[in-house]
Amino acid sequence: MTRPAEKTRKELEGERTRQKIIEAAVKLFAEKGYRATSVATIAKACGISTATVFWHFQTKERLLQGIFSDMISEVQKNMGEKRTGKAPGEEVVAVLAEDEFDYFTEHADHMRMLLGLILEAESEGGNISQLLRGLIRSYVDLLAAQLRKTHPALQAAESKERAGAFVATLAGIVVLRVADASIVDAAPMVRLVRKLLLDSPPLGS
Amino acid sequence: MTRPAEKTRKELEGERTRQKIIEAAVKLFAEKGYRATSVATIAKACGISTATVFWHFQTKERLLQGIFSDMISEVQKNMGEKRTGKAPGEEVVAVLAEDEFDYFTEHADHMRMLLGLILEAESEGGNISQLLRGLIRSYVDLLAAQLRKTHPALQAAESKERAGAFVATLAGIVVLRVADASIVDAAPMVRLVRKLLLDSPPLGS
DNA sequence: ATTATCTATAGATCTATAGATAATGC
DNA sequence: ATTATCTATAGATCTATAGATAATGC
Repeated sequence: MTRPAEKTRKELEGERTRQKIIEAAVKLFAEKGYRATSVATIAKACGISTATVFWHFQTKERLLQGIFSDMISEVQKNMGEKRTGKAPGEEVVAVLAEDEFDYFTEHADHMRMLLGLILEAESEGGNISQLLRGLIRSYVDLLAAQLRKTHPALQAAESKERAGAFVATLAGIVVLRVADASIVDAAPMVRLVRKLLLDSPPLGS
Repeated sequence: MTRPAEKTRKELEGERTRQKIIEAAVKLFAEKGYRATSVATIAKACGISTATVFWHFQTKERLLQGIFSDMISEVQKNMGEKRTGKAPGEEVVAVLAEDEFDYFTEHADHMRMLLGLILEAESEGGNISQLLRGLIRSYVDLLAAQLRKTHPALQAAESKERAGAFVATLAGIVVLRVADASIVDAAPMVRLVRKLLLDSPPLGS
């Protein structure tokens, strides 16, 4: 009973629709927030009916989970490309903190949506906020570990503080850009913060 | 027809209720977001009916504006106390960036609510997001000006970048604390970031 | 028969109002 | 008469489902 690999024309049409829904939803969730965006609005943006959205994703929360799945796949694909010549683990940092900061700037919608979800998290199912929690925690830990390699004199506490502060700054830049796009030019600010928070010599306190 | 200054017992009861509503609303808006919090939830938290909340504030958005008014009054009162011996303008920075960072830590609910509103802003009336925009912009500008006084060698662009990055980090710390309270110990991290972003010598780039 | 879509609508909120009621002050 | 509260409910969403319809493949 295993399905044949061939896809019918109807199935391909469905996949295109699914993709269109995800793209419209990311944009709208980022702009207006998850709660403030109705499924009807998403459907209208795609030129389809709300019933079709529910046919593809069953519930609004599963649509959000679908967006997460796609995001994670893309980051992993991205990591595969950057992995060349890097120790395992390091590639995560490479992807998220690289000089040009591609992911950060190219996927501003994703970042903005994630931050919005964090602040709405109490109201949403705990599994989503747990996922976000885990992502942030492991990113901070990886960054702190890498910092200690770069600056062996750095104390454990200070390296964790620096890593946390760097991640906080990235998150904050996204928030400020939303509040006032003209106030923040992201790329040079990220470069500056990398120098000051990550590359400057230990304070030792 | 000017009203007598005396307040009736009923009026005092109303003022207490108004205050209770505002406190419950700040807490709930911060926890669950503005949209995710219904007026019925706020009323229940106060042990009153929804009609009473609407009698005091007419609409949900005016309740939010009432919260803003109270916040601004308190910050201004606070500034009055810190003004002693400071140039005009500097006291704003003094209040928001002082060492112990009282306002930031004592009013975590307010900060969290404001950040949530920024990310929901597109969906809400433009006046609120404009207010937030103005607050952030003037804070960054003041901080940048003060930086240039402290470090005369600092270039204008770098001082604005540093000020923006500092504000972004403060905002980001609030977001991260929401995502994972155990990841960030706010006070020492703010001290570290002050040293690295505000007090370290110019890079000159 | 399978897959994807639609229209119509049920049922659950949520904001806001109407109108009654109670306490206080004149 | 004024101020503050309540119960009940109208009207506007919003999520989700039922059931019909169209296209494709066997």
